[in-house]
Amino acid sequence: MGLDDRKLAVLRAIVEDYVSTQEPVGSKALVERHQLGVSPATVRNDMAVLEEEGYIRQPHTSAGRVPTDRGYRLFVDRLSRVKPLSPAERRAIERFLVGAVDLDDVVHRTVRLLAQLTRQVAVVQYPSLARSSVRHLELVPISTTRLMLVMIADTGRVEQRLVELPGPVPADDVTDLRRLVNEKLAGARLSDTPPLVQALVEDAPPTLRPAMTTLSTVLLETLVERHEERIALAGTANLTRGGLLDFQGSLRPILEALEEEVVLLKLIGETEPSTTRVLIGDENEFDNLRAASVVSTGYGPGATIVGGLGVLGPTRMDYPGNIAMVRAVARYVGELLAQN
Amino acid sequence: MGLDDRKLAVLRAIVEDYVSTQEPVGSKALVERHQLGVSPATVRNDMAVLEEEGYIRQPHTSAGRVPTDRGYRLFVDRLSRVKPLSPAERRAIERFLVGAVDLDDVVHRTVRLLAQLTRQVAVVQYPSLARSSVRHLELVPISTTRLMLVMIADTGRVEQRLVELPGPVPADDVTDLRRLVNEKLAGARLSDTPPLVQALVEDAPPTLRPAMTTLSTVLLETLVERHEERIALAGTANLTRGGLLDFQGSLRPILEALEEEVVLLKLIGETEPSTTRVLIGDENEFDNLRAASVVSTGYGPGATIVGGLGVLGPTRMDYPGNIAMVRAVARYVGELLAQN
DNA sequence: GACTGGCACTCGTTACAGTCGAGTGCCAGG
DNA sequence: CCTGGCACTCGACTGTAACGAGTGCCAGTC
Repeated sequence: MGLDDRKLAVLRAIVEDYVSTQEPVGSKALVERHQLGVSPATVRNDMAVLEEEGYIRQPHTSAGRVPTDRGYRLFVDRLSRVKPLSPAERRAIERFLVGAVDLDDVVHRTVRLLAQLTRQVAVVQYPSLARSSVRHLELVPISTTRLMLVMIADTGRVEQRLVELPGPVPADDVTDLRRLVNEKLAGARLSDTPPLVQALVEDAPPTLRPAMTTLSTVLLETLVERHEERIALAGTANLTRGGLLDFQGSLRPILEALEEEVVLLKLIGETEPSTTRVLIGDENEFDNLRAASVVSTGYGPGATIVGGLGVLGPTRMDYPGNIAMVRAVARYVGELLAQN
Repeated sequence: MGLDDRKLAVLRAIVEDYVSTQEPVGSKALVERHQLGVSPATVRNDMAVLEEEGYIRQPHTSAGRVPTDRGYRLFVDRLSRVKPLSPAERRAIERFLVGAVDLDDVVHRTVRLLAQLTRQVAVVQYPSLARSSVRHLELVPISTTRLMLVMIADTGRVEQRLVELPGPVPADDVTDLRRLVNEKLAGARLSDTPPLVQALVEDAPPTLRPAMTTLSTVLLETLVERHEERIALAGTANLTRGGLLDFQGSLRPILEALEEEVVLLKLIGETEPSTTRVLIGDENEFDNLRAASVVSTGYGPGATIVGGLGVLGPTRMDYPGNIAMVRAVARYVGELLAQN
């Protein structure tokens, strides 16, 4: 039951028209707007087949056709041509990202840029701690029994934790602690630290032993085990474009999902392959996001990937355009990170 | 043209009923649900006066009355009774806030708590840098010509900036720089630093002069001048409650406004008086938020105020309840901060 | 003088019937 | 295998009518 070339062309035309007009597309309008070289009747026959195969469907009997999730999937996999960015878009990306003063700034600019370019909701994951290395650990005394532990990662992330020491620790000991942890951990990938931290406790001189033990607990528990991921979001107002047609009338489930970091991480953070990932409609695992699609990819300095970014919008979205933009932005951000 | 007690009681009843039912309230329903002791006809006369005075209005001729922004204002100022929190709510607040590991955690928990309690959009400003003091400044060498400047404030905020030095600086000099800036700045309020930083440059030994100059520029420009404010947001999904009746059908302007940090800061960050502030409808300066109200207050350890927090929702909101919750949460957060 | 019951009036909402037309499926013929 | 023609479906739109919640006003009562 193969689909010949013309049927595929019809499907592509339906997707493109529906995405741009937001209205079910009929056979007549189709032959008018595209050079298919056949009559509406023929197109109707093709449509009937496409519908039988589950690529398109009719909202009601007397309406045109609309792509199904499966139809979009086929379109994305086999029918979409890469859409090169316009010079204006390239310029926008460069202009937007120069002059960022720190990691927060980079992430915020990136997420806003992405939202503006794609006119969708944009999501950017901060460089993952698990994929970062320790650049420096700083211990700042707050009181005699309290330290602030500050970790600076090579990706630019800075994390801090309050450490409640079991007893008073003099300033000199803090200096020693600082030296010891840095000697052992500086340069290590965060995911490799557990054994190192273990050794740190065992090798510590007796006087520093208790302090080092609590310190290592904080290190492991808060920074490694529940590896802290952070997320930035922008462009939620774009969800209201297209009236209430997308998302079957209520933004509620979408907005709820967007508030859950765990959900967003699952959507854009799973960056196993370095390629761009497209999740269409109910291909994602969250009921709240059945009516949404996600385009995401990993980014990082050079070839390594330290985090993910992407956009979320209605299944009726401009996939080729969004894929191109997500990729381009990821590449620029990677270059930016490589400079530091 | 005074309003006698009964007319005020009628206004109060209208506000309360409209807030809970979300439907225009008529004279008959009013006397049924409240012990006003008079007939519907009398209430109608009172309503006519209230309408003339601009406190209520009729959506259409054959509908009940709805409070105007002016009506809500009068209600909030003179008619609402304080609504004590339920034990369950108190418990929720305590349970939610214990176990926060750092400032980020405190802020995130707070904003989610507030959103959940009030069922509105919640906004929490991070402790303002301008109102913080420097606890410690750390300089971490990234390369010979690059430093990472990390500032730890007494409010728990940690800010970092990359510093591009004019030339290579040996490790010993970095140690000296670190000592000098900390001697001069530790303990100082951030708003008082400019003259101190100036002195720092002037007093620096010749060899450290160039490095200290760039360092001071970064300090002043990025931390003091454009005093970095941060904001956390939660509960946007609550905007969809009440169908599309609130916000005249489109969430777009609201969502757009919520993405602008500047807007949010104006709304909740202006904490001149330590009292709770209520902005109703177009009392705020943003066109996008004409249909919204904001309840906000300042928070901080002890009597000092270091930031603001609040909720945003439709003008038709439970003012007494929200005011009580915003106050209670602000108090708890203040206590939490005081412990550090 | 303030309140009340009664009554006519307004006007949005709902229900229903009828028309229109975009779009389809099917079929016979090229 | 494609095409033109045709009957059919069904949502969108329109107009009409009945309904009822709510009001304003007025005459009467305490």
